[in-house]
Amino acid sequence: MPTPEPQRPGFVLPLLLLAGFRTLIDDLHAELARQGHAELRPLHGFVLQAVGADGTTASELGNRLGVSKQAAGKTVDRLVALGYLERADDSRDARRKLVRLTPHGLDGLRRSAVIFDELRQRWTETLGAERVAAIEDDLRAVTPANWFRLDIPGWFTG
Amino acid sequence: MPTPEPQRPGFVLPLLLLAGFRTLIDDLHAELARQGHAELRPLHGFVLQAVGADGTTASELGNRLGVSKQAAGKTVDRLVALGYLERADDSRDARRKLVRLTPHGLDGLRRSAVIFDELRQRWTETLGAERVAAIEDDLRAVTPANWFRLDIPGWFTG
DNA sequence: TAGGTTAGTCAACGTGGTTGACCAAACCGT
DNA sequence: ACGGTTTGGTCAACCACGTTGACTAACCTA
Repeated sequence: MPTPEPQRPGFVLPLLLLAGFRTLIDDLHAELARQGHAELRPLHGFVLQAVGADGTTASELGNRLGVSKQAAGKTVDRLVALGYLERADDSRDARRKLVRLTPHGLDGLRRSAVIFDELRQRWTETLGAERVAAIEDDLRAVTPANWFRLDIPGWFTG
Repeated sequence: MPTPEPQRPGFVLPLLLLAGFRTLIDDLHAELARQGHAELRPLHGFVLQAVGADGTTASELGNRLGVSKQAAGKTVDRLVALGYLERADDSRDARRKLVRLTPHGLDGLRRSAVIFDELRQRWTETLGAERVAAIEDDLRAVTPANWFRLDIPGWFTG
């Protein structure tokens, strides 16, 4: 029978998950900065993803990101100022203001996707494809299923 | 030969790492709240860890956390107000002010460690000890070695 | 048409971070 | 022993991101 593994302290697991996440995000934004998107902050990538190619409204964006509509509105303001998003009136509902990606925003979103693929590829070169897939599958198994509705910002600040 | 796995989009990996981390941290603080530490925010746990049983100074704390000494000082202020930390004069260097855990702070730190161990145990019940250890080992392999000097807050806000 | 719901905005505030400026204490080379 | 530099702490102003509460305008429906 195999010698029992010594007990590992529980806090290294969250630290390593955070370290892995941060490494990917930091590498992503370092490369994005090189490709002409230096002003994009980590949060902004998630926002662009949540807006999507079809656009949304500020309230719906708040829902997707799990924050208030006011917070979503302010974030949209900043990304509009940076040239990543634009607002347009909805001809069928004068209350709504559509939030859409500008060409610059779409460019940032597309580059993010490419870079993320490259970074995952780099992980498979050190770990092998099976190990990376195993990490993903295992994490899916221990993570609430509803998590993937992009429930992201604001959690750390509280 | 095995059928080649279809390419997985790169962005699910960071999302799952974040989901795993957040799940652990959220569960930790839900349990901490039940055990009388409802005011502890996610950030505070790292700060208590960084202060440690021996105490430090605000500047050194800033180094450990990777933030400015001013930011560290403000966070210490808040945790002093909450009763988790206390300041004391250094008899050998009148400039320094030692930051120490109060009994309440030490209690929170000890409970965090216990709860983290329980949470890791819960993961091994669904995944098996080998898979959890494999996640840790794999993440160590793709994460900068210097990461473990607790380089944590402020990265998301940027 | 009146009454309720929904989208957006404004204001005030809290938290966590940044830089720059400053003082007092400590250290160090002459 | 003294004078210049380094170090620790604090203050002030500011920024990013979040919250709640209050309010208006537009839409929907009984």
